[in-house]
Amino acid sequence: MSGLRARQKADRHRRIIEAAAALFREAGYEGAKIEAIAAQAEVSIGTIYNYYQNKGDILGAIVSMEVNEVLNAGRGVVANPPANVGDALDTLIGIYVEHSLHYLSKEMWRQAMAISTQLPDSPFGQAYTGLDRALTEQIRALIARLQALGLVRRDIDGPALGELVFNNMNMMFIEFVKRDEAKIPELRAAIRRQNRILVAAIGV
Amino acid sequence: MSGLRARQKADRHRRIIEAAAALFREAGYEGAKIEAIAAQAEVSIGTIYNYYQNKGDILGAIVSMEVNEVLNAGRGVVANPPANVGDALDTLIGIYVEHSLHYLSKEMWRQAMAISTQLPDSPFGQAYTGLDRALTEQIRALIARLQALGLVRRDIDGPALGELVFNNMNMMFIEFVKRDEAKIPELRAAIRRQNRILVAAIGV
DNA sequence: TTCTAAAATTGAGTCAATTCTGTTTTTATG
DNA sequence: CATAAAAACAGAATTGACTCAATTTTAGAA
Repeated sequence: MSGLRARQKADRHRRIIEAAAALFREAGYEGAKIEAIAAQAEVSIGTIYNYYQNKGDILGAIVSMEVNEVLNAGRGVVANPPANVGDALDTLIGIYVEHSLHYLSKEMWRQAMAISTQLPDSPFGQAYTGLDRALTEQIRALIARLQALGLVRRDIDGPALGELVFNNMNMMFIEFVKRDEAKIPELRAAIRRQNRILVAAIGV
Repeated sequence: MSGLRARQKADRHRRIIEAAAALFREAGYEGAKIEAIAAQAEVSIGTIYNYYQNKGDILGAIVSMEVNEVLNAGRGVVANPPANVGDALDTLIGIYVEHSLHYLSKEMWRQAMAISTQLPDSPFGQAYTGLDRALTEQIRALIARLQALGLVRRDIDGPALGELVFNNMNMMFIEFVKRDEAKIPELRAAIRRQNRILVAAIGV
């Protein structure tokens, strides 16, 4: 009762994702034809659509893995933040940003973001919203931690601040992936400059 | 020498936009087939593609009109802002948000935003980035005005603050259009709550 | 008015995502 | 170990955005 069907299913999922990831990387999202992904994964076109509702969902599965890694890496910072509000935010955001292009190219990010706003109710659209929320929650957790440590004023509206910080960072990241020539250090510097206003306001 | 060719051109542009706007409204963006737009505008498919590079650019032309109206409406607030930082921001943002669904449905906004991140170098992608920048500049202008009026501390980094306010608002707006059931008053209240943190920090 | 080059229009054809329907494989049951 | 129902698979057919070569229209010179 080991479930032959379940095993085959997991295997096919993996093969499809691996084939798609390789082809997205080589040929870009648009350039990676479903037919080619199917061939490389050794399944038929129909099977791909049995596993994923549409091409975007395949990319979605890859993006989710990436963001979950980022969330994991962020936990360390929340547990043990630098003893300075500006550095704490910068460190967490640094992890997000630096990790972001590990597996995903800017083009893949653009596609993923586009799909998530175009089809917010598709499986990936909902997953993406969930990931954004998780990132927001992590920033909120960091702020709560800093408040507990006495580094941020207790009367600050932590949840709203967390959302503000996330929204600004996310928008900056969107603009960043839209411009191929934009560089990570400049992105980080720009976000730091914006956060400086907040840091000055909320520090004890 | 009134330019027959130029007149016909303008007329066809108008007919295409009107047909598209009507069909987008009736059938949604995806539901509005190019063939149907062409038929309603009484031109051929090829002609549409002579005027616009792709379907997204047609939507882009409509979005641009809408945002330009919003920018115009915003000028009054910048010229004559309420004598209170929180109200000033809220009034300007209120204009943006309240106008936003006049001509464009949430679905159209979703498509427009998706296209602008998917194809940042297409005519519409670049135009959309320009519109975002114009909105950012208007918020910056308001902040500069408030600084000149002595309502905002002079030592505040105005440009960075303007970008922060815009980015947060824009991200909130994106989430707003992604959820059909989200309501404008709640959106405005959430943004006000976030801005309250800033207002407290920057007021004289 | 007539003619020619440039500009614009046309719609049949191409391409790739997605759907659909018949077939095969797996599972569970007697 | 048959066997029927359920699940998964395959790939041909459909669909709709976009292209392109042929045709038509316009501008303006002779």
